[in-house]
Amino acid sequence: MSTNGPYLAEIAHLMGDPARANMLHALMDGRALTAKELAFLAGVAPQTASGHLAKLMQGGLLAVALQGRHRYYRLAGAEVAQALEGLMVLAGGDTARRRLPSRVGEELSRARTCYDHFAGRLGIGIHDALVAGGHLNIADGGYGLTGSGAAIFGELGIDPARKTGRRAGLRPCLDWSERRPHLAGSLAAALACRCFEMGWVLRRKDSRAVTLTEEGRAVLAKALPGFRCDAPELLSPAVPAPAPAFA
Amino acid sequence: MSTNGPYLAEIAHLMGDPARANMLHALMDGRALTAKELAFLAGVAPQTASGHLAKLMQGGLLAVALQGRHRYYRLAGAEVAQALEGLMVLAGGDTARRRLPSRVGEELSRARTCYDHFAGRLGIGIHDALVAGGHLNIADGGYGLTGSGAAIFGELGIDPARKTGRRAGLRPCLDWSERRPHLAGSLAAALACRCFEMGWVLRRKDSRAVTLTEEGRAVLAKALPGFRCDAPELLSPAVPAPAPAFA
DNA sequence: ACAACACTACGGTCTCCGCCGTAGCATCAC
DNA sequence: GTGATGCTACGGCGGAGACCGTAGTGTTGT
Repeated sequence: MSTNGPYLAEIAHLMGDPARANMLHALMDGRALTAKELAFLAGVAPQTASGHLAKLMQGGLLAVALQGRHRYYRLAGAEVAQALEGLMVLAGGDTARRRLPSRVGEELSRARTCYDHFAGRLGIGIHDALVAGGHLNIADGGYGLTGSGAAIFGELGIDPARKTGRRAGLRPCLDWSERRPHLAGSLAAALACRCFEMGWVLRRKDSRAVTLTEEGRAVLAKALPGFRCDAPELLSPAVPAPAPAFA
Repeated sequence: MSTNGPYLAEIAHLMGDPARANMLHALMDGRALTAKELAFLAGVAPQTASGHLAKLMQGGLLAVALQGRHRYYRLAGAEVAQALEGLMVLAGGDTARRRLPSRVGEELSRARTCYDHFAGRLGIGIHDALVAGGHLNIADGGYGLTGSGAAIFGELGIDPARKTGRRAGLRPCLDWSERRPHLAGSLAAALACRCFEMGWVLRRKDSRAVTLTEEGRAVLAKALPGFRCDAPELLSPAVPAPAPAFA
């Protein structure tokens, strides 16, 4: 018997209830939601959701921010999101085998957020372009930026030296839909944040799926020479033109 | 509602039972065990274990090899091991916070197998030495070997060009005990296999913990200049020759 | 102060499922 | 053949826990 066989079961048990899994899944985009919203998304009454949230808190999977009469729940950290992604690699494999790709599935595979950074073919495209251009090297505990890589981040308006806390600036994260790595870490989060801020990428309502705008394509193509911005699999059918707003 | 919220819960539910979690945990060293052995390790009767194993099979987490009247169960693939490691990062964090380091925990943190490759401080030491020496670069979907890196693997008796299947030759894998990456992938598996074959590393009975022998230290120190083979945290109290003991 | 709202605490019901008993099927030893 | 062994199938027991109704606490707004 080893140290944490039982603990493994505890954590997995917390994630193994459909209602709780729906809640965690809904929080994987890194946003914080209220107990009522999570109850609705999980399809249970608020009382039931309250109990689930208390259990998830005690298990260390969630963090809460009190704000007036609302309680905003969010994932406790990137490790939680990464553990969930690891499970989704398995769950997604099953899905691919026995399900036809649905429309929402296709949108998620194209571009989505993964906790606080980009995933899907968008995230992989960025990763691959940086790799192909020689802008990344291997640093202590993750990826590092070469001089040219730092220049690219600077051009996009991100300070490449900024690292929040002990977290690695850049590291690979296995993508559950494509089974290839995309970029995670504080710099990847900063890139995503910047893209939302500048309107290069738009959030989708009620989904982790996101949309790359025309402007975003232009900016990324300019900054990242190898980025295959014209690849049809990155073009959204919904927001092609100069963006007619869309909440 | 997205594609695989429910599937996530199915997989997590399978891992969330103590008996099943113990079984999966016991299989994380990549070996195949019989139903009876797994029943003993999980602490349940063979009939109960049989039911659990059937469920894990149906969930795609296990594979089985029939051999005479024995059925050898093993993890279905490296993705399963990686998902379990992801959960152990969370479970291990809790352990570290509320438990004193036990003797078996210390042994596992020092050196162990993770499915088919080395983890713990041994695995991290190998990773860091290769990184520091500039023997790794970033390749499509994982790490690649530079010329000097390929020479090192060749010197150790491993064909660096060999890649089994579509699996990446080398990729980072987050270590649950140290929270830093070690090397996974088919080349990392080949390295571990070679080390066992040549007696550079010894398997521990009834545990994923392993021991670096004196000869292994010498070989790795010669092949990997930056490898901190003298670091006290890698010396085992059991096998070292001069050995001032420690524990 | 009063009502509306977000959330939590407690209690009862009911379903699920982990557990092992016995029994049955295959393989190995002799 | 006979018996022993490894494993699985089925059935009944029992406990854990998911669910919601009711009730209570704290906050916001008028």
